[in-house]
Amino acid sequence: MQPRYHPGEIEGPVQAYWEKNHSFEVTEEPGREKFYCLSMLPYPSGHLHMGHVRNYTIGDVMSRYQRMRGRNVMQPMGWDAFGLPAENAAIQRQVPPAKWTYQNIEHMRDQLKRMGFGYDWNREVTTCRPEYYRWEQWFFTRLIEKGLAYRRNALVNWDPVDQTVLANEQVIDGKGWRSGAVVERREIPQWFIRITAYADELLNELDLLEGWPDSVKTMQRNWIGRSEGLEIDFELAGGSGQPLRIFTTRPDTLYGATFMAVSADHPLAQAAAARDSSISNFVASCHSGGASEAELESMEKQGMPLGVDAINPLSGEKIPVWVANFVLIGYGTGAIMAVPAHDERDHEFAIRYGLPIRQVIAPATGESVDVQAQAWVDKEDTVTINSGEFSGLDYQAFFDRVADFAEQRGIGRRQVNYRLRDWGVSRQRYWGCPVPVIHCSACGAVPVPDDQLPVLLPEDVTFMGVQSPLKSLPEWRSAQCPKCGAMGERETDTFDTFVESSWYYARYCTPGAESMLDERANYWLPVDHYIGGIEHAVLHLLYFRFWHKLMRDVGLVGCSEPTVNLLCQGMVLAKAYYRDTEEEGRIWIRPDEVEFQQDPNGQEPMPVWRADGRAVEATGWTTMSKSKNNGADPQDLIDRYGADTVRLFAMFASPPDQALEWNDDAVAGSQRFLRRLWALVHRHHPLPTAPATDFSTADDETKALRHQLHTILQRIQRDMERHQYNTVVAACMELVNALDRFDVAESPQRQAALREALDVLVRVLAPVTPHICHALWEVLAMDGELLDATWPVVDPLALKREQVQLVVQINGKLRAEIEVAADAKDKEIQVIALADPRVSRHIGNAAVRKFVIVPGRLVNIVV
RNA sequence: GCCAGUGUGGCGGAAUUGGUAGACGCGGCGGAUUCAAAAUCCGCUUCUUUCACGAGAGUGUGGGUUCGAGUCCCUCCACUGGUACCA
Repeated sequence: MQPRYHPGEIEGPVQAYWEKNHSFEVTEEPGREKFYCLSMLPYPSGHLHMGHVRNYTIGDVMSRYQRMRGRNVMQPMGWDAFGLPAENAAIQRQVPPAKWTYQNIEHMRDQLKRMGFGYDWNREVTTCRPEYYRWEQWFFTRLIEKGLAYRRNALVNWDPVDQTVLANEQVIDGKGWRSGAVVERREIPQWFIRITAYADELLNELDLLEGWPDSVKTMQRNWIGRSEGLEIDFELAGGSGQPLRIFTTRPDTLYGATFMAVSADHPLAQAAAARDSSISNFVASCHSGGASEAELESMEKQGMPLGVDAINPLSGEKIPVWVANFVLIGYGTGAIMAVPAHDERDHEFAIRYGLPIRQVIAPATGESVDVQAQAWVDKEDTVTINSGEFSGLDYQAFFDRVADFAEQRGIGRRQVNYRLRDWGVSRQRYWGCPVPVIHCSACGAVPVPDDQLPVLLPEDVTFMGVQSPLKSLPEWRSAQCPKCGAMGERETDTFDTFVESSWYYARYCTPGAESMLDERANYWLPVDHYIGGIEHAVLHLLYFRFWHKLMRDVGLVGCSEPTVNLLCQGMVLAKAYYRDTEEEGRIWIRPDEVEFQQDPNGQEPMPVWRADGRAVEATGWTTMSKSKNNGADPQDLIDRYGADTVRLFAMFASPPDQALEWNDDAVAGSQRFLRRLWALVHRHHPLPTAPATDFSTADDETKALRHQLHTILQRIQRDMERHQYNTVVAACMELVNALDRFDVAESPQRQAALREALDVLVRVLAPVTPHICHALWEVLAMDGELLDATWPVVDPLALKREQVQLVVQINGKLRAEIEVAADAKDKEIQVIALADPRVSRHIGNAAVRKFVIVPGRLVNIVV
């Protein structure tokens, strides 16, 4: 054995050993308990980043641990290979998206192997390969047949200069990122999948997901946003035209409606715009800017009266109809009733335009509230006022009376609404899975028949500009209508990449299947543990649950939910530095090119660019990204320290579910620990393997060491189960510290205890740092394969103590420590505590009022 | 704007889930080893006060519950993620 730790000489051979022995290739073993450990598949951006390293180390630690616990562990990996960055790379570097993507995959696969992750590569999925996406196309045509996929108009960001649809990310301050032109909100035809048909199931089954974090379940509940309300018609004054239909969750505020507001795209607004140029200017202005919710919700609320009145169906009062920029045609009915007294947004609008604010709800307690100053939005313990014959009711009573009233008269009905909208899956982009549809002038949108699938995406294309190349391939676009045989047009939209990532986990179970899935899926599914970033809490994880239910309803899978347990890791953050320049706009400077100058006035240290010594701006902690030039490259660290050090540090730096603020300096400390571990084993490895030693006659120091070993093991066991790997590593460090100080002398019992401790240490560290542990396992001449070694068990005898330390508090303040027999009675503890001089000094003459004893922990004396 | 989360020494974090705040590591300081350096090893390291023993304060802010609060409740502040076309 080498006296020093050389990761570079260990890790390659250990990885070669795993490869040669097919160590991570698994198959179904019906009699054996399986464990399917899934990490979110990466987008192949070109290089592994710290977020990947963290995510995949967590998964690998979990997988290796479960294997040591005897389970048949499957851990697959693949590539979320379609998406926008490949198109950007194509435009910038004149390289086809396919070529760029496949190169990136090759490089990143090598990086993953270099990290020593135990993946079964026979199951690899690459979503841009036809053998994968053809089944997605097949499945989509089933959804069309079932009426679960359909086409309608929807809002997009339109760049009027580049003549293209922009992603929300590409809209910066309401302008296109390339052209700089003011973006327009435009409606175009798009494909949708009817997720709202599953809204109740998606909502209710959250309650069954005990292995999911509460935060994620809450976010999904709020996202689905089920609300019970009332749809009701407001007639227009003058009796002309359709009544205005609105949806409200607060019918109890109906008497407080002082105006109506409609979307700029509402027929009423369109009609008014046609006869009034100032209204048409306003309507036009409502179409500028991005379509994202954050943008729509945070913009200044503006509106104009349309010169039309509506009639309140309860009070008969005439109230004006306005057009407002915050009402959207795609949500609900595109019209609202506004109750400024009891809705914050309406209140803000009423104040701005001097519209009346009328209180119709009051606290049931009789307290008064000032609705002129601020909207009062409470729904519980309220009573209606100023509401004619409906006054004096609480929320539910009012709701029921008004709903009955409206239903009897046929002017409205009870209605359940969801915030959740149907899933728009169309993208006007090239690098995605083609939507398998042919448009025929006679038959409409016709699904491509199974025997003509897959609709192949041409991979050898050149990007002329920002437009999808599919639009400029006439021979690809023209196709025969499967129904009538006439010439039609292929759909040029491709799928949202969330479609691919909604079912990849199932395909991992059935490599090579000549159908979408086969019966093997039901051995592995559901996933036992899914690990990925918290940023996917709603969208991906909701589509993932939804698609699983769609597959269940086609009979492809047996269970209802795709994963039993979910671990959402926090983001990996770094500081970023930039400078705004005249010529190039904002330039981002790599953190390692920034140094800090002490300000002579004793202010905060100032960041400066080493290249020119001039000041730069610093952001706070932010996600690592290519665009901000602040990603710590794991490759540098792997080259310098080896995979085990990087894995160890990634686990040690913070608990998996918390954000990790990256700091390169601390990595060296993890390497130091592995060097100490190596040196420790080197010092002791000639020790004989001691078979079952009786420690009952051991000396005190040996007993103390074993007590420490087994309490540490107990903590490690607990923390492994709750996935708190940072404290697992800390506990291992504590153990190494203790073993370093322990003198084995010539005592066989001491040697046996140390041997026992080394054995435990190598086993518990194996999931985190598998390479060094593989090597140490051989050095210690242990039996069998470390990968399948059993997880160590706590010896309850070693945990037994005769004496325990208790802390003594007086009025909650720590004053002394006492030692008592482990089984001491409360009375005895009282006597010992009061006898302590530090205790009596603090009590003085005061009378003891109360004695609180927490067994094995503390005594609190209240005086 | 809305939803969710986080806030503890110079830094990353720990705290048996209401019971000794600061485990473990980084950095720093002091020492050993060395011709010297690297590496390694030992000690100290929340703040204030004290020669010392000790005493006091302290977990973003302000309040509350409790014998006892980093942990539970309310208020406010700051930061992070998501916000439906980034993935």
